[in-house]
This record gives sequence, C-alpha cells and structure tokens, in this order.
Amino acid sequence: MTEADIALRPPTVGEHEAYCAVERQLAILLRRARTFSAGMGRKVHPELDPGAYGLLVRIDQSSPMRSSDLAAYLRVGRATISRQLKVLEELGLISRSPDPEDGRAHLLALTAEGRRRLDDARSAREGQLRTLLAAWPEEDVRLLGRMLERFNMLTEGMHP
Amino acid sequence: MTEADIALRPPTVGEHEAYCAVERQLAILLRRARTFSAGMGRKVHPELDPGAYGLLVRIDQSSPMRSSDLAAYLRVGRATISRQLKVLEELGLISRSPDPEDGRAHLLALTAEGRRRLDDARSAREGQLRTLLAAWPEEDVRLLGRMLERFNMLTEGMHP
DNA sequence: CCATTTGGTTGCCCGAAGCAACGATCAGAT
DNA sequence: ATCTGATCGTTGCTTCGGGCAACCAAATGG
Repeated sequence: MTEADIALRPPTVGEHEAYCAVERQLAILLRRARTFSAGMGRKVHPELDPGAYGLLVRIDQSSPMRSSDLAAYLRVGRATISRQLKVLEELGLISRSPDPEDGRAHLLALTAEGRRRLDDARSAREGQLRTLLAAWPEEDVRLLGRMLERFNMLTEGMHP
Repeated sequence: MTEADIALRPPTVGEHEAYCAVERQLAILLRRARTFSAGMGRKVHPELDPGAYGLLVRIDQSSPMRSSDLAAYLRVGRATISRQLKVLEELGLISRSPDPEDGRAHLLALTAEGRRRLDDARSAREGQLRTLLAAWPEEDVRLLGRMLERFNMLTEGMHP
C-alpha cells in the first residue's frame, strides 16, 4: 500500500483522534507563530530583525549557497529573500560574491561579524527556551526536538 | 531548586544539544509558518481566510466568550481581533450578542453556518495532514500531538 | 458624583510576502 | 554560431496581519 493509499483509506477512530489533536495543536502554534518568534527575536538583538535569524542559520549550515536555494528551503519567493539579504549585506552580516561557475548566481556566506551575531542570538534564544522548558526533563526536550525535526523533514519535498 | 534556578544553572553538554535542536527546528517551523498555514487554508475554503480558522476553533470550544479573551489566548492585540471578528460576522459565521452581565462586552458564538464551515475546514485540514503524515505509525502521530500540546501549554501563562 | 479602569472600535503605520515585469546569463536546438 | 527558452536575481506594486494610539461606552470605586 502506497502512502497515497494510506491517505485515502478512511481513518479509524483512533487515527482520527490522533490527527485531530495534531491539527489542533499545530493550528494554535502557527497562529501564535508571529508573536512568539517576534518575542524571541526582539529581546535578542534589536537590530537583527526576527525573520533574519532563520536566514543566517541556514546560510551558516549550508554555505556557500545561492539565494534561490534559500528561498526554496524556506518556502518563500525569491523576491522576499532578495530583499532580506540586501538588508543583511548592508549590516555586514553576510557576503554575496559572484558564483564563478554561473554568472547569474551569487554565493552567500556569513561574515565574521555575522557569525558572531548569529552565535549571540542563538545562545540568547537557547536561554529563553531553557526558561520556557525549565520544568521538562532533558529526555522530553530531546524528544520534542526529534519530533519537530521529523515533522519538518516531511515538508522538505514540497515545491509550490 | 526552582524553575528559575534551573534556567540559570549552566547547561550540561547534553542539555545544550537538546535545547539547541529544539531551537533550530522551531526556528524552521516558525519561519515556514506563514506559507504552511496559508497552504493549509487556501485549499480548504477560499472565502475563509487562513487566519480566521484559528479564531473559529477557539470560539467553538470556549463559547460563549468575549473578544478580549480571544485576543489574550492568541497573544494579539484587541484591535486585530476586532477587525477579524467583523469580517467573520459579515460572513455570517459568528454572532456577537451583547453580554447581559456587562454592557461593554459582546459574547461570541458560532452560527450554524459557522459550525458547518468550521467542520468542513477541519476535516479538509485533517486530510492534508493525513497525506503529510501518511508514512508515520499512528503512535508517532499521537506522540507529536501530545508534545505540541505540552509545548503550547507552556506559553499559556504569558500576557504581554 | 466624579475619577479611574476596562471592553471594544477605528485610523494610521509598518513589516513580510506574493505577483509581475525586467535585465542578465546560461543551455539546448537548429 | 545564433536563436530560443529557461533560470537567477532585483524592483515596483499590492495585500494582509498586526501594533500603537486615540477614542467612546460602560463599569467600578472613592
């Protein structure tokens, strides 16, 4: 039975409850997403706007990369990425050098300053997360991380 | 040791990795949140804008309620809620009746049409989720739901 | 009876994202 | 070798969600 078939087969009662719970909790989380990530970002570095953080993380772990790869990874248009990268370059956090193998593309990389700011932001966010998750045993924190990672992987192969 | 103390105590290497993983995956999910929830919402009911769904869910499970409660629950200002509720009322999905116990407040409730649309949207979203999670055993789906619920509960007690 | 607080609405602004159009470049077919 | 189509990135325009501040109406407390 293929995955598509599984999706078409009518759900059992237990499955229905399980999916419904995920759907409900995901709706809450995504609805609060703006406020939440704004709150994480604002306290960290005022000049580093909340959205920029996600870009720096990805550039850090996959540089050198092109901006269209970044757009695909974050599921947003190239226009959005282009504008945000311009700001980051003006702040001196990233560098855009022409791709030697493709005259159209630019290669992105963190500058030394960019890496420093990213590390600062990351540890500050980790601190906020530690405060939030203070009551959880380490094993549960690890489990949450794994489940989120698995879920995020599911949305990897989507191209709008 | 209080929770605040735990948050202040320097993390062990294992804790650091665990928090770092959550932080990274959460950043990805929140960065994709707009596109993702837009994708969930667009296919469901074109006239029912993505943001409205979260409101209807909450009104459904806690009606009758006041709009400021809704704002607090979703961590957004009363202004935002007010505007979105106006649209929902014009579409005939909710009713705003004056609170008999407080002349300033309005009580929110789903209309019959609102409930019908909500059920449609919910089952459509559940279907999309089933497609996405088709490869997961039911037990993992259930676990994801529980972990998200626990995480969301942590952010309950926050009022900006 | 007046002052302060609270619930809700509206005006104005901002940031993020999509769409469309454009210039530049690459790649494949003739 | 050139022409055609596809791709990379940028910019202008628009939309939408949300915050802030001002405001009104109603409640609460002295």
